[in-house]
Amino acid sequence: MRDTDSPSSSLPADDPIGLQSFAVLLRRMNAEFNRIAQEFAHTQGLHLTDVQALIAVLDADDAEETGPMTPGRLRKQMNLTSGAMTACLDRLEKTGHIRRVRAADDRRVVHLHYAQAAKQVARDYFRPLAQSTDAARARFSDDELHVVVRFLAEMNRQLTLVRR
Amino acid sequence: MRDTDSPSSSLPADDPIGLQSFAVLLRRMNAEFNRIAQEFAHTQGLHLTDVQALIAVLDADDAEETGPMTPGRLRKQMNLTSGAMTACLDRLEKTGHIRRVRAADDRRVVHLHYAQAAKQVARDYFRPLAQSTDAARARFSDDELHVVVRFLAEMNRQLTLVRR
DNA sequence: ATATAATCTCTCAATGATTGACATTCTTTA
DNA sequence: TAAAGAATGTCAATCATTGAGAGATTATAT
Repeated sequence: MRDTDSPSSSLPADDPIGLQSFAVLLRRMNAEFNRIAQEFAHTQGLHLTDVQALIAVLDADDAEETGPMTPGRLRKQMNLTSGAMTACLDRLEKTGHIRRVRAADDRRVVHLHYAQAAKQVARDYFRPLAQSTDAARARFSDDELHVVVRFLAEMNRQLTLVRR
Repeated sequence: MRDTDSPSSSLPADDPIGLQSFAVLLRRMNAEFNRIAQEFAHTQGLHLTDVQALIAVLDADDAEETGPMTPGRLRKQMNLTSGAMTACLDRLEKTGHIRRVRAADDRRVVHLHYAQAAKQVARDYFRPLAQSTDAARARFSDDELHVVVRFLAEMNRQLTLVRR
């Protein structure tokens, strides 16, 4: 039935912790997140791009270090051209998810803020994720959860170093 | 400077483990993964969709339980229409990443296999991720890593339940 | 057997997001 | 004050995606 491909025996013999497991588990989780984001975008009549941009605006608004998001910063962060960025922000603004505010100190730049509508939107979007997270959390002790948080933080630190 | 939005103080006072941390950390990791995938797709002259499809084909080819991927299954998994799926597979086949093989037992279905070129492609794609994972792993004991694996597996289990 | 329904993949015109070069507005530097 | 630089926006062309349907194959019922 299955034509014999080169037998890519994916699991080496000595793999107590699951060397492969990490990549597989992380990739699968990533795919699930993307699926949920995709579905949410669809129900809201938005695109995945729009939702990702919206989240970035939200996160930047929360993180005081960076200041509010700007089209230029978002453009670089999302690897979009200026035309696409403008169109994306137009959609988000037209649907009332974000506001564009000219900066007072440098009138070239535009500050992006999430509107009230976006708050509910984000809540809805993250509800299933939050529920899943809670359900998963419930099965671990505090000490174990501390380990997981440490690991996630460390992963993120490492991943941001992979900017070529 | 920052016009005072409703002060969404994101961190409740009592948050020993980081109730928020989980969502933030997971979202950020997701964004990093997507960025790497996006960049890789760009260097290969592919689209993010194509890369995601390629990975799905690869994973299915490894996981003997399900059998090789088919356009229909991939279509559902990726929430694409048939037209988009065909176009995506056309691109992947034309660039030599996958092969389409008519199934012998049911000649309506097509089996998708990754070509040799895709192997190298996948290796390149996952190299930085693997390196990051290894670097992160190195800072944890075996017991701790077991906890993380358990958590990731549990998260995936919970997330797949969020199929509405 | 034979027709009918169901399944799987693909085609194609229409839609619409993205690209890439350029324009516009504003700031900084010489 | 002029010129260079920076941030955002405009617009025609490009190309992925949609959505309805066709074609080919298998399953079901009469």
